[in-house]
Amino acid sequence: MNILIAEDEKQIAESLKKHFLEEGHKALIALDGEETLKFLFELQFDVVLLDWMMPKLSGIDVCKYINEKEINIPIILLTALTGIKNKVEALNLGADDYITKPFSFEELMARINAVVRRYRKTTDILIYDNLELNLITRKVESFSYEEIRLTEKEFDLFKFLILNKGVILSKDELWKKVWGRAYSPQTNVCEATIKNLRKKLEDATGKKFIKTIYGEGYTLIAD
Amino acid sequence: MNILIAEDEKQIAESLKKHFLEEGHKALIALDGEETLKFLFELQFDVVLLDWMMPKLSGIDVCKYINEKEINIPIILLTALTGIKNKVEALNLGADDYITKPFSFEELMARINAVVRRYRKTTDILIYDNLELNLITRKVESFSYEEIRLTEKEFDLFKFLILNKGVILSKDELWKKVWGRAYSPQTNVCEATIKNLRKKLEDATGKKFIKTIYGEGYTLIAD
DNA sequence: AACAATAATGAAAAGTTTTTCATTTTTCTT
DNA sequence: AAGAAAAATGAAAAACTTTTCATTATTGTT
Repeated sequence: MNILIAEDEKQIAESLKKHFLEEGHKALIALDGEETLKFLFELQFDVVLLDWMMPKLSGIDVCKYINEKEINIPIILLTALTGIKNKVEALNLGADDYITKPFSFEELMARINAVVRRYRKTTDILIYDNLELNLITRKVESFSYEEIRLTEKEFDLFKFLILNKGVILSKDELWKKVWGRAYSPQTNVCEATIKNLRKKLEDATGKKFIKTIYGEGYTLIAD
Repeated sequence: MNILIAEDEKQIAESLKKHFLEEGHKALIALDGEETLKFLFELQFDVVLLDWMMPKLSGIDVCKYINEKEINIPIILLTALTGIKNKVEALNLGADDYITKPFSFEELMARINAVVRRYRKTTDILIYDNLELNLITRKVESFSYEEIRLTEKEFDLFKFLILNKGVILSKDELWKKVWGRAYSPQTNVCEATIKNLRKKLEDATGKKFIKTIYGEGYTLIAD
């Protein structure tokens, strides 16, 4: 996971970063609101941790800005303040979650996971192995950020396979779902598309995901 | 808003329901986990408030079940327990938010709003005039259920126009968003695509939605 | 091991979409 | 009202996707 830490207290920021790195994530520190926006525009993150109090632009300002500009990223507000009035305000401003300082790293990590998982779920991102299918843009990225260019039919096919990973799908079913009409066995398109999809996936990942079950159909190996 | 209150303590449940009704929402009470699932299957809600401790099936069980069965509804867990271990567990189970008893109605309402807003924001249907764009299947239907067949570029263009309806968009911006590369004014594709989109939309609806602002760009009339 | 059925493949054909081009039409300025 | 700039258009060219076809490879059965 790629985490942006927007926090002006260097000590806290560095400590968080260290923890994240230890857990195998990437993390970048922004020391004020303006820097935060700059990074958000230029780079890609899975989540941003926003300190409530920051120089130049406050966390709240950044939060507003992110929502107005439709930057697509889940936000967790870090706040030293307590009391309902501010919690209410935070959620209403469009933050996805907030956490009150001091907090344990364990709780923060759980919230990050929850928020990211929910975000992916509701922003229509399907994850399979280290591939990410964006169901809206219909683009496929590997976690190393290379894009895999799938055609429409390949995308639909892959999506259906992922939604049913581990399940054997007959050509009949694939046909119905991907091509949307009754299957006529005199055609070969399904096999041909499988072939092309296989090639692209293997070229990109080096792995063989799609198994043939002789006489029955195909299945995507469950990861 | 239509709220399902899954809470076995009648007093709390009734009090919440009263508050919701006062604020102009609808609310239904489920007194145990099984009833909750039954209601979720049969009726439509915007959010479910799940008590952690409930007879028959606990809130956690219901939560798991909702996620496994891919029922599409945001969940707020109500919990009397405190301490990190349980918060962590709750979020990891796929709840969208949780709140610790006792809580103020104001905070609960704020959380409901936040959670529901997010869910709707990421919904996959765009409505414009009497047209419905499904961002997943990328099909456009008019409310009279005729499909309008748009090509990829036309769809992307229309979507972007809708997301910015009423706003004048320069060719530069359209180009960047729809074609995803730097604009070179020696091309004409943008105008050509606008033309084709206009034709399809007018054929289907009889209306002219896209206005030209001479020297500036295009705009979709705000409905 | 031989066969029949099923699946995989490369390459070509058919079908669509995207882009370009030349020309016409519209809009703004003077 | 005339001229220049901007936009619209139809049709053709280019690019890409989808499908078919003929052939080869693989699998399961006898």
